[in-house]
Amino acid sequence: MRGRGRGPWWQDRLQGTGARITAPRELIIDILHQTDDHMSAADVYIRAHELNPSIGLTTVYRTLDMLTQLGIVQKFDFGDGKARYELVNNPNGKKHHHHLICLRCKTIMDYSEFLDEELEFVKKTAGKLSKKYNFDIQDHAISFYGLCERCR
Amino acid sequence: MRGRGRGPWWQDRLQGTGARITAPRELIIDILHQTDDHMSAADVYIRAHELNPSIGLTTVYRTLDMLTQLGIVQKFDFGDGKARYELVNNPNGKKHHHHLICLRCKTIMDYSEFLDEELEFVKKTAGKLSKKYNFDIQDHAISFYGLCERCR
DNA sequence: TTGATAATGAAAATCATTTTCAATATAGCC
DNA sequence: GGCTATATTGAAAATGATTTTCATTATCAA
Repeated sequence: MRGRGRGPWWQDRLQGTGARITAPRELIIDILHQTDDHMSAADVYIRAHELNPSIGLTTVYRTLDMLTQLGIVQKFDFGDGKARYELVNNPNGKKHHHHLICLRCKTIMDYSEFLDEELEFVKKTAGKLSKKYNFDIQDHAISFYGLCERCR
Repeated sequence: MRGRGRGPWWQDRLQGTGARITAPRELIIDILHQTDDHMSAADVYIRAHELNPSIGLTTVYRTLDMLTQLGIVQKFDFGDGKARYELVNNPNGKKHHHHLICLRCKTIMDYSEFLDEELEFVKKTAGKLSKKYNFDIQDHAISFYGLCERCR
């Protein structure tokens, strides 16, 4: 462990902002840690509620929001009307990846292969865009849409 | 003009599916044609209503949906809770482009430069993904997130 | 012109997300 | 370990986008 070394890696991040370590927050981060899914707030709530029925949906939304602000979680919109959340790249988290989205069954798959080509392309393009539009580029997302194995 | 040559390019596309050409549909397509904005359904409704107050919001949603199904319009989700619509690449429409999204003011900018590098990268990556995941890739989206000129 | 039926608009219903607010829990301090 | 200021919580209500329902209207092939 790093930082103040008092608890899991993310606790230092929270405390650094004056935020408190609470049971709901621990639970929600745990849940995100234990899945590879692209969970909606409702998904997280259902799982959280199984483990601790006193947790409210409001808290789930608030926590996911806070974690997103802190950069611990990334929020995605795949076009089905609900936001999805994933732990961001970090010592214990998932690595950089993008998505394959099935237009028919709406399944979302991660892929993290071929990132070398991507890096090259992104670096080149981001640099040019940044210069041309005076835009401070901090992140990017690449999604491929089509039909998955079962739907094609 | 092409096809049955009776009216604007898109009318053939509609009629091909048995759909009827109606005043609201003409108006909504016109509105999308006349803007470079990334309009939400409400935006389209407001403009449509100015031009023809008898049009209802429901019809706007239904029409945008239908046009999306037909591939005449593309629907985007930039994460601010409302979907946005754009005419797709076509003889009279905009050309292939991607987006720069400001994390602070939520402004969305199009860019269509540097597509040669993109094409190369996308073709290579889509090919590999398609093979590896047995996924029939039909489209892709690339977005860069950061701070725009005014917000940085 | 007409008739079958696709399309429309208003209102109600749904669904995700946010706000409000009184009750509760945390962390720094003694 | 107890105490207190205040961050956090959960329930319920509010909001905002989108969808559904249904009776009325408009399109277009015959």
